[in-house]
Amino acid sequence: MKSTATLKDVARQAGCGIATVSRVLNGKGPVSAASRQRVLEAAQSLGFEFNETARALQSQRTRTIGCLVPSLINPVFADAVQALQAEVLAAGYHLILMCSDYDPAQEAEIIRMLIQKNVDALALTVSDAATSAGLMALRDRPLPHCLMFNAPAQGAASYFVNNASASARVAQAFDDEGHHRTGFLALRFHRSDRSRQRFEGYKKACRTRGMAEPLLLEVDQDQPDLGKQLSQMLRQRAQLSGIYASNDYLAIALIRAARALGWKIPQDLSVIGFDGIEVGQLMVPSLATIVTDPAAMGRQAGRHLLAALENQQHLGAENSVPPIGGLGFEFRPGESLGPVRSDMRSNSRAATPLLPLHHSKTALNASQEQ
Amino acid sequence: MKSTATLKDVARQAGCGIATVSRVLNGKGPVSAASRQRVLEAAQSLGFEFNETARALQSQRTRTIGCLVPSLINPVFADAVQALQAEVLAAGYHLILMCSDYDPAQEAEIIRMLIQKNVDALALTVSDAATSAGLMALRDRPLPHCLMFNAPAQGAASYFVNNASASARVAQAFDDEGHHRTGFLALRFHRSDRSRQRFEGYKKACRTRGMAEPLLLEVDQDQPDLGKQLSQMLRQRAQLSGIYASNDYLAIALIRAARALGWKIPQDLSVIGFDGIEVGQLMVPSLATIVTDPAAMGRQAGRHLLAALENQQHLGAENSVPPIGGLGFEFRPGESLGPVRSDMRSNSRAATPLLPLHHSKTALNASQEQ
DNA sequence: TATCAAAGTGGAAACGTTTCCAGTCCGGAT
DNA sequence: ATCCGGACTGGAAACGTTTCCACTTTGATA
Repeated sequence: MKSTATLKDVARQAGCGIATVSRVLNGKGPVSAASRQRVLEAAQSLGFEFNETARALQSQRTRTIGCLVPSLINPVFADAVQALQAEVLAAGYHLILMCSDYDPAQEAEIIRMLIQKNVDALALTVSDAATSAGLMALRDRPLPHCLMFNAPAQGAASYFVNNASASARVAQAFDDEGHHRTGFLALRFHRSDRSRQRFEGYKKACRTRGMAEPLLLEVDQDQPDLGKQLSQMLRQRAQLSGIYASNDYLAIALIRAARALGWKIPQDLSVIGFDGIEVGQLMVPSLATIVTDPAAMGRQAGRHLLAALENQQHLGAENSVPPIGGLGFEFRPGESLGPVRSDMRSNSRAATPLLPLHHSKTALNASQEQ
Repeated sequence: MKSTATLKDVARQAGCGIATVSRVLNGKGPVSAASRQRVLEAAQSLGFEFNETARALQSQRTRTIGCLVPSLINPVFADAVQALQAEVLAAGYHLILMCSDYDPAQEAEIIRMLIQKNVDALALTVSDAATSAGLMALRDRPLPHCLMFNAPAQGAASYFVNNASASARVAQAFDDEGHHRTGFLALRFHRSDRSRQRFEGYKKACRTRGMAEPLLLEVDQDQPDLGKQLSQMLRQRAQLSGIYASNDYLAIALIRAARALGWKIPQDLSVIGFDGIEVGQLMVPSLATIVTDPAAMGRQAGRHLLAALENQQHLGAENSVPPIGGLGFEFRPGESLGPVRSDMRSNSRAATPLLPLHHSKTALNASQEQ
């Protein structure tokens, strides 16, 4: 395990003290040219490499950043993690990666472990930022951290997309095509504050626009019979002309289920997704969706943490990067969204007691907000 | 940064030596009930937590495993990493994650960094296992490591799918439907030994079956104009009745490009992918593909490393988990593969000077091999 | 020639653990 | 009463660095 030479070994071989060796190899402090030469040769011949563990113990900095996401199976998180990793690596930091499986209990435990491991900073996506116990434990600690995907909470900065604004944009898109009776399809509704925020934002936007209250459609997280669940759900909810899915995978599964019932997309049902994953553009029909930039979230979270570490190093505990109000997003039109069928339009109006009296068509384009 | 109490602090508060505190908190060594009580109370009141860095320096074990994959954007690697992480976490190990971006130079540098960080073991996917410099550096070191996705090489065990067998199965599938003039579509051909092995295996199987030599179709890795590249390529290669794509994403993009030209799938072109990603089943037409189990690779790599660590601990350097010959895979039929059109059949025969004299239809079902 | 600053050097303390070892205390057996 | 072995204890030495500090050397200045 420890076949590597130590400073002491190099010092012995070079015929000097370990302090000198350290100075040479770190390039700091005064050393004579002769010493430098001998040390470098000795280090070379012994194949010396620093022991980062010892360095970390001495310097109190592990050059390691903890990263917690719910899962890597959702490409949104994978993209963010990859960008984060690349960003911090450039500054010499490594990433310790953990997945919580959307479980708040594991979340807290994992954060504890990462602290114990002496990470220099943390980038997190938690189930529910407002109530996260792990995040709370972090609040009083002088440990730089920030959130990804979650809306900012508990004093932590965050790199996220404003789910309410994005959902308002979805409502507009449906409204523009005449869809007023719509549903919101969610997979892990109670384990993801993002999903809940999307629904809340969507509900509010529908209300503002005078659309019917959207129906919340929850499915279990079992993969195998997802198609069956969706088919059954669709049969029961045939009066909906549009469905907003809480992510693109769900949207794609929904489209397939609808087609399996013989429905035509978008004639019989319009679908809008969320995330903007690549395959959405490749499939037929292409998927209308909200395009976000998860890599940007990871990258910016990385920059934030590096800046905080830098400041902590040189200045006081001053935090130079201000928390921001949400990253940009874009509505990407697609073949899965079309105009409402005339018979459904009248149907829905008739069946909508919730319709407010005036249709305030405020044309707010959410993507322009930031 | 170091607001946490140390053993010394606890010892002072409990009125005993640090050795006793260590014994209590580690649950090993003889301690009186009275001491234990006092120590536990002191630790509790001070909110003591172990400093894992110091522990690592002392014990020469970081309880950390290095993980290197080309990218997380390909869900295949994301799945494997997630499974690996879950597996090793259960044994108290953490994962340091790095991405090489398919770059052999970065690969070697990253492996060096991970070694320097004193990881206890390594799980790697390299560009080319046979020639990887990083892997070579590992060979003489007593550092447990194994490969994922790569075929075993340089004495390292590997968890992978036999690309040649899988490709033979693809050849069979095409052959069964009468496709004899086919192509192999690759994105990062020279940076991925998997891709090359798939092509070689496919070429060989085609030869064995008396099909025409498959055409190698390479596209650049630029995302934006991938569609254009594919369209152009398809127009030039209209004589091909089937294309085997080196991964599912490429297959999906290819299908879209073909449709954009007005081609019908599978009537005008049959497509088979590789990996078996989820969306392949959800889209229309569903994608015929080789289904692999990347999570299993990650999981088994994790078990392998844990076993090696266990053995290294208790016994000698004996390695209890034998390298295996490849994980199982499965051919999943899909709507993207159909019978060859009769005119293309004759066309292709006529245009195929490479056809060997006898058609040896050895019906080897690759998926049954393991 | 005497004095001094600067440059170079290495010993030693620290970082927070684990663990060896040499002690102290006890009760029970001689 | 004496001895002995076991249970318990805490001092101290590692682990491999960084860094402070006090000590040489040197060359230049007065």
